[in-house]
Amino acid sequence: MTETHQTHGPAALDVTGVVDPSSAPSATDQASLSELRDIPQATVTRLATYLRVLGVLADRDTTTVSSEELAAASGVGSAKLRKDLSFLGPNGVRGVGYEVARLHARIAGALGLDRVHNVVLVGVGNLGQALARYPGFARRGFSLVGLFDSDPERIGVSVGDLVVRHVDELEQACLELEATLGVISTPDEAVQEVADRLVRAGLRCILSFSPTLLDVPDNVETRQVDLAVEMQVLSFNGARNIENGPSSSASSSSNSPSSTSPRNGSVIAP
Amino acid sequence: MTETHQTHGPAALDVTGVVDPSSAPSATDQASLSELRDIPQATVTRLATYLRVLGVLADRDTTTVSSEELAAASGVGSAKLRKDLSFLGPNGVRGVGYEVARLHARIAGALGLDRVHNVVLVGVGNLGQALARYPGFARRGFSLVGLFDSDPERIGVSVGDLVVRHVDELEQACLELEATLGVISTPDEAVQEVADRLVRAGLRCILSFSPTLLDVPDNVETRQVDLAVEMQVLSFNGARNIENGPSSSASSSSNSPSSTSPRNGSVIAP
DNA sequence: GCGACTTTGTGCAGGGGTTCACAAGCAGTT
DNA sequence: AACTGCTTGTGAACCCCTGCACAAAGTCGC
Repeated sequence: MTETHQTHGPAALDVTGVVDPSSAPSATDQASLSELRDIPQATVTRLATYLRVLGVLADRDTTTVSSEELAAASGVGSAKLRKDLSFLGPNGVRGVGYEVARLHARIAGALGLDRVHNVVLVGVGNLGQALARYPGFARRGFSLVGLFDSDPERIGVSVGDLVVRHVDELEQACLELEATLGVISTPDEAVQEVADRLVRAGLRCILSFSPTLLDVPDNVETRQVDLAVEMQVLSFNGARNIENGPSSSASSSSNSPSSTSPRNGSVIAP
Repeated sequence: MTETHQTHGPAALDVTGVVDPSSAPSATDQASLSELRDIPQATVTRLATYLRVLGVLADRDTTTVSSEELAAASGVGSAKLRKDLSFLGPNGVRGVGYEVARLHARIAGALGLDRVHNVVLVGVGNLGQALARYPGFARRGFSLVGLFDSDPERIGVSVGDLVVRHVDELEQACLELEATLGVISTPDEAVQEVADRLVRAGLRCILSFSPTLLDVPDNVETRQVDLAVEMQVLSFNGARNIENGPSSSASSSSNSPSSTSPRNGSVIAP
């Protein structure tokens, strides 16, 4: 159902015609710019999770969802979810729940995902190729626009629908492609140099898969994924669980086979 | 007190004679079993980072390191590092610093990494192959012992020095291979079924690269890496940094708060 | 129109984690 | 031997986050 009330939606339906046409900051955009500083870090991470779950719900034409359901599908407590959402202002209707499409748009706007981000990837080895073919990027607001490597054997090779270019073209290409986010999946030795190039090209967000620490200016945000660290923490927590004994642990399992299924039996079950 | 021998290997090649071969509860192992419940979650994650940095330092024959140096190389504050280490008991010498080899062994013991963990990987697609060839696993205490997939075209293919087996053999093979950790890099639809199999095989640690939430018993520890979430959080933090203005950004990245070292101390700079 | 039910949004208490600042302790020097 | 300089380990305040419990606000049935 696409019935549009006179809600303060985007500038799509202009009846007055007097509205400034070009920039026209919509309500969501305006709010995101003014509020994003107040959102706690832990909440931001979970908002991204809620966004994914809401996307799945939207694909199933689910129109509304309660905090209890959404929380269970996201693996968190319902109170925490409501508090997280409260940082974005009122989003739901009491007694009913949240409108899936509206909440999805609200979170996406707050996270700056209402516009697509162009991503360049440097280092097209095993991991880089896997990332380049990963379908989740395009589905979640990111568009891969450039692949780069320094190995002559890889230059010119097609991966997905892109052709690998030499890393010397990186700075120039970032400007042309209007890239806003860089992913580094090179060997450890080359990571810092690639990061320097990305910074020189004006990129302010860098995701690295190398465990080495990046040295970048303060206004550049970095994030690294270290697979070995993940496994080490996992292994330790597993040992702790066993030590603790499986007596009472409030794990985050979404299993709720209660008979209360008026509309939807399983909320998220791909 | 285990004195510092000059052996590089983890254990098992000492000539000291009478050592219980099976469990050999050294001081480190004993301590880890009694203390691991008290270590905060955030500290555990950072301990894994310290361990990696210490490994690099050891490769360079660095014998001692101060908390300031190790903290800078790890991207944290020195006070936080000292508090983290304090959960393992006294580890350093006042006025001098930490002995690299000794601290490395201490952390590895506390994290349960003094013995190698056997890992099975399910889903040998693009990402799975990249993981299978990732050299960081073996270097950091994990041994990949089995690859599995359901695609008939992939069965029998060699990846690295392993041969892909059918996922139907998973439960049996996990027991034979004495696997303790499972990695899932299958498409989203198959993740839950694979997780169920791993649980039936007795695995208690599962690392998933799918964004879907796993439903597992309480005594099974799971951890998931969602690349899109990482990028979304990164993008948001970048926008927040810009909004904040580059004047006074107390970012959560590797920015050293003290004004003494504008550059990286080059302790770790490959 | 009104009462009952459902669900959101939030104030508040409690815990966990971070940071500061300093006492405690060791090495080298006088 | 005592002093100086340096570094670890830690007590304590502070801040962020979490979870509970409940009022506010809407819908449904009559």
